[in-house]
Amino acid sequence: MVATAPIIGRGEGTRRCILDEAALAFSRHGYAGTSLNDVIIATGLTKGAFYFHFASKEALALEVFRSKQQEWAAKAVEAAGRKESALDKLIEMMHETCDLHETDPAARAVARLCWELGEDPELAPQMKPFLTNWFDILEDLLRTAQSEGDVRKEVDARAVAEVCVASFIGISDVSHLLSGNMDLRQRAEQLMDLILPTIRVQNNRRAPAPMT
Amino acid sequence: MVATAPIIGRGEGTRRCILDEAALAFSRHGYAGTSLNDVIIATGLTKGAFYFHFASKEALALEVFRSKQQEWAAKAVEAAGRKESALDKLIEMMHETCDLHETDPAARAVARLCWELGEDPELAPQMKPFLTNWFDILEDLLRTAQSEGDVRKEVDARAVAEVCVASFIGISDVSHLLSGNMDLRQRAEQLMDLILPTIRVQNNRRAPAPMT
DNA sequence: GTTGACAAACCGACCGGTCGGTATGTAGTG
DNA sequence: CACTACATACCGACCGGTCGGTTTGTCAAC
Repeated sequence: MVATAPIIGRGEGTRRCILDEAALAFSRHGYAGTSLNDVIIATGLTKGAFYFHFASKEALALEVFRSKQQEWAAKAVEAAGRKESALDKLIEMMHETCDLHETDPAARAVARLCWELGEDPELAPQMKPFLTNWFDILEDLLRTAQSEGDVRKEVDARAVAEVCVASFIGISDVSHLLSGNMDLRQRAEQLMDLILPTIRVQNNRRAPAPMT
Repeated sequence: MVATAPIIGRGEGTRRCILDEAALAFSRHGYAGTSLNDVIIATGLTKGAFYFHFASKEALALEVFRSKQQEWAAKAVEAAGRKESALDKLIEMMHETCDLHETDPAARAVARLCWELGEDPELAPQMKPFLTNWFDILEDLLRTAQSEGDVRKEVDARAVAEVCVASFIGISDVSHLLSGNMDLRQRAEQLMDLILPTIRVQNNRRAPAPMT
């Protein structure tokens, strides 16, 4: 353990570069709409170099999906750590996800690849966990929030978790088309303003929407 | 106006056939993922026949988008007519949309084409009305529901309308991936169970979710 | 510390095949 | 005969993927 030195090999930087450019391209044009040449030109490399690092276009997409998903989850977990109560953690994770989508244009790649690759019956089993994992995380937070007295006991934690995730995805798509993600945060707030009053315990209930 | 006879020309059937098969293909594989050959083979026609009816792949996609959207809107309006109160109309329209997605596999083509073609700055202006029209319709219904005393006056009708449309789209995507639209109705119900209590007037408020 | 052996990283021409699109031909109908 | 409604044949560009070869870094022997 003296210092085996660079754990990052020489090609690791190149690989990351390909992954980044591919994520951007996939998020912009989708899987079918992205050609390897687009990615290769963007990286300034050549086809030979690409195929040294990845076995196929599909393998590249799967790796982009996996890595971006991990990166996303890590940020969400970190964001959750900034809050104490489970309900606050949930809201903070949503805010962090909004930030991620505004900051990183490639964040959409995860969702796009999920739908597009999910059409292939052989790949679908690898895509579904992207959703179900988020379901599980939110469900856990909601159950904890119930035990902490912030969320009503009668609430079906699983159902709410699934609705929240699905709704956020829809809102993200709409925001992307209409404003280029400029109003994602606002739309997410509006969603929470509609859902939170229903699941919160009675005390500090507030008006659902500020403006007329 | 005596009887110009068959309003449907000879080629109209062929045109419809192409449109139907294209809608199916686009809904399954997206715009970039669908080749004209796929559509042509599915129709049993040839390239010459196709290019007699449509100027390009893009023109085909735009026409599929337009016609499916119209068909969808017509069914929704019809569904709304079956109910008296504005709030019931809104809910009925949502149910009708669920039916449409379960019945017609090509219904998804509208949404997919909207996102994919919307990436093109030149086509985006034609895609956005698909969303904003629905926003307008729901907003009107919500305002009417407010005047009918079913929805609280403080509610921001526009914001709720936009959240509802966006959330439904997300739910539709999730349902498609996880169950092939088998549980779309259930997910839509769960969404409404979360949103309705927040916007409804106080009296007949009910528990948001039935199960534990 | 130079050298030689080897592997990792990268190049770019090239493959068969498919893409969207076009040019031309022709059978049926008013 | 003119025109609609198709079919046939074909085009250049581009697709994902392969391949032989070159460069660059690593390390052991001397």
